[in-house]
Amino acid sequence: MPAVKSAPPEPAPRRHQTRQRARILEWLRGTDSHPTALLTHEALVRELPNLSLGTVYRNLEVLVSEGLIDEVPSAGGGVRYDGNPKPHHHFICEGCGAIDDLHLQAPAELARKLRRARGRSARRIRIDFYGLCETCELHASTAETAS
Amino acid sequence: MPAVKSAPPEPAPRRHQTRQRARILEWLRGTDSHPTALLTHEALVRELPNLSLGTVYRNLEVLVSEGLIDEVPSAGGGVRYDGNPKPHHHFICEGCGAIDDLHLQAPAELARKLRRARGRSARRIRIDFYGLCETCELHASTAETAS
DNA sequence: AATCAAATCAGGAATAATTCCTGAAAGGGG
DNA sequence: CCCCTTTCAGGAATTATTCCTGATTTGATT
Repeated sequence: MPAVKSAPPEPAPRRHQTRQRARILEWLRGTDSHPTALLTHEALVRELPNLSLGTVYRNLEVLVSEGLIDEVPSAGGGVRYDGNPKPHHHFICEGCGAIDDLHLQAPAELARKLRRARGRSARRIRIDFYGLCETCELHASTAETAS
Repeated sequence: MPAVKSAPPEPAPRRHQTRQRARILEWLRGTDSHPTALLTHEALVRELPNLSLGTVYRNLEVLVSEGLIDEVPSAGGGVRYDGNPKPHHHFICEGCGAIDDLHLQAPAELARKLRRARGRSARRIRIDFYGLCETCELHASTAETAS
């Protein structure tokens, strides 16, 4: 039997690995949209026919608390989820609401400015760029000339 | 875009000035919290006893579309409102959820980075700093030493 | 493999947040 | 003042999210 296993260095709360949770995480990682809980459920209910919406909500919450996914507050108030927990930023189209990942780094200048203004340091900086995506910009200009 | 400004494209849709809308705007400007629609209603229903929640929602929406106030997507999904429509940024406490205004300017570098990464320009940049406010930082450290 | 306790599940009811609808009342121009 | 439009209150309807319950699954242990 196992020899001396003095101290399990894992204070991580023992969680069961379940099919539902695993698939939710996997699917989130495989999409680059930023779905709501409802969209996540709709996408998975086909292969897990009795996946319940409550289960989706509960597991998204668990995954967020484990730092495996990210919660992104979105315009209009709904919560969306992001399968990529590494810090990154977003371009949000004001026309169609699409959210695009932007893998750029926040300038160190920002942290300095915060410290100067408030004497606080930030554990995380989130930058949202608002504008029109290519498609919506085209629509807007054609609508303009049409009026 | 035509150079001749033949017709005023947006004659600023004539809006009635109503007591309810005026008070909602005035109250929002006078507070530095970032209240939800519900909180706004609760604060004003005392002096306007038959102000309805629906009216608050409708007027907040109107004020946002007029650019007089700002909609702030907040963690947890609720929409909050900000009486200061001038671009500014926020420090959000991860402990208590408080939202503090930060009147600092986004570095021009950010717009350049966006253009380089996506070829898009942003009509607006929103920066959220996440961390612990002074109070919550104290609580956290005392809790830590107590364990 | 059989057993057991804890975690998780599905499903639905309950709650919260927001929008929509209706008829009544108030603003504003003439 | 009169007419037309906008806004109003109130409540019903819709949507988003959380909570509850008893059944099922998981991982560990025999």
